[in-house]
Amino acid sequence: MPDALRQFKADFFQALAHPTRIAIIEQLRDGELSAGTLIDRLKLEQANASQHLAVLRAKNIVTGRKSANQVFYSVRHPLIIEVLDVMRRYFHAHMRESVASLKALEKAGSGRR
Amino acid sequence: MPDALRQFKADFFQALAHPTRIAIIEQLRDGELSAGTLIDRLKLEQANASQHLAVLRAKNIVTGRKSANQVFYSVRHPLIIEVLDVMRRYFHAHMRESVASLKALEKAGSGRR
DNA sequence: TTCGTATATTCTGAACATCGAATATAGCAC
DNA sequence: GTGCTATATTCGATGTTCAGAATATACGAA
Repeated sequence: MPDALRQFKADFFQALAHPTRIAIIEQLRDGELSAGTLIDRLKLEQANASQHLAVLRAKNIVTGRKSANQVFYSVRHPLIIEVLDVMRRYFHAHMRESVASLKALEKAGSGRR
Repeated sequence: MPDALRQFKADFFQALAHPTRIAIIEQLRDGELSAGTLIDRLKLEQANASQHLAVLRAKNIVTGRKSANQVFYSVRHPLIIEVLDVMRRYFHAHMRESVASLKALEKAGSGRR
């Protein structure tokens, strides 16, 4: 794989590598929302929200549509939502694994005493 | 969504947010490889490779199987490969978009002169 | 035990990310 | 124009990530 492609992917992951930005994208899953609505729903500082939105904009993950003095944000491509969906499945699989190994530990512990 | 889940996702993305770590995972797509093989194929510094592998291990993205004095790494869950596959599709879609907007610019430019 | 190979860890300095506070800009109403 | 609301940007402090150098550990062979 060319290095540029790896860098592109890394940049994309970097842009998603923050709980607030993930929360923003999941809020936008069902359609556009104004910056103000995002701030209210996620209980963010105004400046902080704007910074995170700037990161998402810079990586073309999100676009802003200006209307009067509001800006309505939306996710630019459905595949971004799909990435998060796969992540959700991965999280569940990961949880199942963790629970399974905890149970195995319990069993080993009770057998040993 | 609970905050723990968002943090989990963010941590996962953070772990993938480096070109070298993406390269490592793509090398492991078809099965396990020793640390040394990864170092050779990706032309990495030994210490640097080990640090990146440590990051991937810490997030349970990769496991190491020790055999004699080598360590064979493999991706812990197929869904991780799937995330990268969706990313690849996203990348292609993104490229198409960029090419399209470049063409639009050219057209506008030639029309204007 | 000592040697050699494979891998991991620790340290240091540079680069980058994050936050909140303050400030700036843009658009509408008056 | 002034004032108000929504959003963006800049600044400074603090923390995190990175690469490479040096060092440490684990293992098998002799």
